[in-house]
Amino acid sequence: MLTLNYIRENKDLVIKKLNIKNFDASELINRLIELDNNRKENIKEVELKKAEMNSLSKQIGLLFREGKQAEANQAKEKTGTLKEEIKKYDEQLSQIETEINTILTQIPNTPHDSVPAGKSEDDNQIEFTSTNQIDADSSRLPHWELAKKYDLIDFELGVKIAGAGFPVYKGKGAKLQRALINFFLDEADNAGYKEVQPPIVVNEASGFGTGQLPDKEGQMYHVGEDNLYLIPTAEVPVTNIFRDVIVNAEDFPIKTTAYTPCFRREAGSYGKDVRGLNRLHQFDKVEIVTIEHPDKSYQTLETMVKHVESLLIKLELPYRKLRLCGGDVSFTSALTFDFEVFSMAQDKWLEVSSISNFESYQANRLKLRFKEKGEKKTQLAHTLNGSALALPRIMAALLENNQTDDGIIIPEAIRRYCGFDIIK
RNA sequence: GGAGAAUUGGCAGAGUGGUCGAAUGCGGCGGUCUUGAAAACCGUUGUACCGCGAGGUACCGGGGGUUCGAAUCCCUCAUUCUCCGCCA
Repeated sequence: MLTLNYIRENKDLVIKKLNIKNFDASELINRLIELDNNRKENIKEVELKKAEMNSLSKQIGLLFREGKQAEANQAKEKTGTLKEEIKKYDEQLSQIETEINTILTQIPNTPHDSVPAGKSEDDNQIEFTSTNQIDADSSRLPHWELAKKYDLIDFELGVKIAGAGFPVYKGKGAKLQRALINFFLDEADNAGYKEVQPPIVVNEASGFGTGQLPDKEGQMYHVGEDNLYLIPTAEVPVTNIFRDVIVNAEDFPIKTTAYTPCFRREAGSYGKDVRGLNRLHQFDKVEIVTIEHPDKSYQTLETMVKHVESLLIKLELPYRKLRLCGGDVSFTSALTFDFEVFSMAQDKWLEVSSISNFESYQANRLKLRFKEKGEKKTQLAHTLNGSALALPRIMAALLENNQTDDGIIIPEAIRRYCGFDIIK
């Protein structure tokens, strides 16, 4: 979330910026400032009374030790009303603070200046389209037919075991998955990201830290018995490694990568673009996360984008890069680039990566701070993450685009990972 | 799952009702000494909030309670360790 101080000091700017996200914050912010004024007043009052109480208690202690029972008991009587007043103020204060926090979590991150206005994904800016794009070709089979033809993925079997959106990968299909995961992890490792294997369930505090809770509660699978959530992305456990941490500025950038399965309920998205691998409840993804100094985060976003782009180039897939518009950039993000690959059989662009700079929005929730060398004061760090990459749609595009009369050709870059160069 | 013990500052560890935001040691930072380094010695060393400032308030695993006063007593939850059970 944004910090209260930042909102106070930049009220008009925040409102103006949030307009780009089609969010009208003026009412919330006015209420927020009013509440904050109350809060400060309240604090002044209670703390004064608490100071009084503390010194009174100290005196009572002294009197007792000196054996002046009568005086001590007299002083005790004074504390009664003071105590009640403190209790009253404390209750008010916690009420005010609860409301402040509720409002703060309802205000999205402000978009970066370069985010174009727009209502939906149709208004995203196409920044780059690779030259190897091949036109739609209706003679090609979509991946769900190829999956059946070569026995690579069994969607019905997944329905039997778990339900729709939980496919079973088989034979070379499974091997291809494993190859892609290893390829992506090795590439991330080579780019300096430290590999971790985090839990794939998280507690409430973690869900809140990265912004999935409270707003996206319905999108996550919830294990009620133990109050845990299945992760929708490795971003959640990986970024939460740094919750309540104060790092040294010299340690930036802190680069982490992880492969995890991801679980999404995708409530409400049935019926549209859900065929085959296009939208699943469980899928695999390699994620990259960077914790960075505020002065360098946009530079770092650029290098993360370049990293993802290099993967698509190595996989020889036609792709394009989009700068998300205000209507499509997520609640917590300041600037997001998407990568899409072209599916020739489906004649459609498929989103395979999303790379975002959250600036200090997540860091504030996480209490992720850093200290400049020699400085005493802490500041909020910036967090960034990106998919590098999500597997299913990559798989779909590889199968569809590389089909030939002889079989499906495996791109050079991953042959050594899967041990075969064609699927027949 | 059962029984017992524990949870204190970056780490180790003292503190069982007042003078405790907390001894001491280690580590970190600054300095003296040294050609330089080490050693030794001296100083310093948590976070957040309120306040122009002086200063004040809160935090000893989380939450609640008792008390004029809680790191210290009580309740509750969580976590860790030991033993037993189960087990990849």
